[in-house]
Amino acid sequence: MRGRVNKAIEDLDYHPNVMAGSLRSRKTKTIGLIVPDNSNPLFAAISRSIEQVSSDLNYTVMLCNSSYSLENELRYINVLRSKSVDGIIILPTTTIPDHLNQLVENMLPVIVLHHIIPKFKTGFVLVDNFKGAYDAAVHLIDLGHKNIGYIDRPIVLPHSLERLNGFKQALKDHNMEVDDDIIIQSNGFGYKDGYETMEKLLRRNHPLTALMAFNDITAIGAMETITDHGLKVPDDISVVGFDDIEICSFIRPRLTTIHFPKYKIAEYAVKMLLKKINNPEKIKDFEKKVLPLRLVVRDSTAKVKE
Amino acid sequence: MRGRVNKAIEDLDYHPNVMAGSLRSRKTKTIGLIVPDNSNPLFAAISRSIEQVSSDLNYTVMLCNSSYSLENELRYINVLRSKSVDGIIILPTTTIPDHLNQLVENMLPVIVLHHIIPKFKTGFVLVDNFKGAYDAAVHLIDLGHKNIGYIDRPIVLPHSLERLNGFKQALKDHNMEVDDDIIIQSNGFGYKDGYETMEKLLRRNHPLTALMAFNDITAIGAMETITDHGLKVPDDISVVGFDDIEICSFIRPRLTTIHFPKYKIAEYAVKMLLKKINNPEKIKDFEKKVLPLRLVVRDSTAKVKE
DNA sequence: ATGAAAGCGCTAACAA
DNA sequence: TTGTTAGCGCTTTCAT
Repeated sequence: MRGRVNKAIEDLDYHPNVMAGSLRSRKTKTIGLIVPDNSNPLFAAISRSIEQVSSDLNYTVMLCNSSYSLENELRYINVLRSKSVDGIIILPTTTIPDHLNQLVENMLPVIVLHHIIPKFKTGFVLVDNFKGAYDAAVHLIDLGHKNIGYIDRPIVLPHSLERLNGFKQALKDHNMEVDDDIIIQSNGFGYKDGYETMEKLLRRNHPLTALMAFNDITAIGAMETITDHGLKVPDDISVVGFDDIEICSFIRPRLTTIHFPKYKIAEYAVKMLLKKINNPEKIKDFEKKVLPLRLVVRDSTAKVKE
Repeated sequence: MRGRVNKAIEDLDYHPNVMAGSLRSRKTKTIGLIVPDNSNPLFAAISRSIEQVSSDLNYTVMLCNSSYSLENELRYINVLRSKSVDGIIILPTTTIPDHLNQLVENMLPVIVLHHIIPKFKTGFVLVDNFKGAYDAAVHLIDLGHKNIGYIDRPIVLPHSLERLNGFKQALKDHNMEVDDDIIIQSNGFGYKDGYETMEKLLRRNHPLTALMAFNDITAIGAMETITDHGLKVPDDISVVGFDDIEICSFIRPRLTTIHFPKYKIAEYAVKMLLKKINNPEKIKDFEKKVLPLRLVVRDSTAKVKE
């Protein structure tokens, strides 16, 4: 019998209409992914991994770029909901939890990736930003640096604040003063913004011997500024980035940075989401996975000049 | 009346189930996008643009990474078809046209992006690879280079062959000999592969003064090899890439390359696809758009040393 | 213009 | 195990 049906399927080149089934079963085997900007190398790597893991588990991914705008984020959430995705993984642009909590209330599983949203109630997968930045700062301190600049995220959010706090705590733990005047916010998220922000920082004329940035893109931009000012990395100024995007090992000097586990975070996020999708009673359960980070020392950091 | 309905929509927080509508109307307002690897900066930028343009026109994008495998490509095509996407945009991994033509025969619109598939019958959007490479080579020739190496794509496909041919033609047009021994294929698609391939090329001991690569990633990898061999770019060896990925302006020396119009190609692709979606009688029409490329001279190329 | 009815192609629930 | 039936929530079509 089974055999005869299979034969008929073959003969008629029958392809089931998944949508019709989904309408009935209320499962689409599709998840929504909202990132700020897929052309950012970190997010590109994360998107790729999420798609990979999802596909291995028989899910398809709808990709959305919020362009760092809450308005777009809300629009996309509505689109994804109306297209009946089984769940959403989001790297949000604000700390506003309401619309996300509302989705969860409506029994649509949501996992927040990478970001920290204080009042969001269910699934988080993120990295230990504090510890990562702490380790990076200690690395610089161990190299003898006493004047370490810091370029922060344009719009401060908890995850970048954690990084900044890790940096500050490392200084404090080593009896160093935190000089707020060599902490500066970037103008934006591109390489160019890192470049321009570093110019601004250099104009403040601090005796900087090292720099940390909230991500690699900014650090790389800043490194070019340093070079353009006739200074050398790491001889005059050491630089540490954050995230370990692929290019870090292929620029010179190779960038010392904090390795961010892109595939692993994707894996945890998708699996946490699927757990909620497959166990609706767990949709509202609080769950939080924090992945460790690891300092990767390359060539952009060196002992401070005497 | 209209007003009363709208009020009820508000009051009941009514959200239409798009899927149910799609089942009936046979339109999902969703398109499939298949790229080899979304973490490649060129593809990441293209994906981002395609999503942007699609979203502006009220379409959602399902993202798939074929990982340069035909098998995956076929699997994804089936998934997309079973999920009833309205059309597919694909950067294929082979020149096999059959499965794509079959989709078109089954009235599913397909646009082939960036690649050239000789026997594919309907929509193409690509760039003028021949002219781009030709211009790049002429730039080097004008700078006095007579020994120009070339790193080709790992698996040669028509679009990379066009680039190679443009390079060769430029040499011929300037009465220079094409030495096949300084043309080499990369081992893979990453920075690292460019690095390793350049090492292999240098070991051949040609008096290279310039290098072209089939893309920026490879060129950047090769540039690091040159540096690691104690040589300088562009003083000892000039380097030209292809695609103008964002990082090109933020490495030192800034990479001279051929600018690839990522947003524009996405725009043409999505609009060509939508034209077919909205005019089913045009699904099988042949259409081909070739976008011009433009040389961007930066700091990785200089006059040959005397 | 408005209303009624059919049906898209499945899955789930129930019956035999 | 196998067969039957209802209905998911819309759009389309046809009647009013």
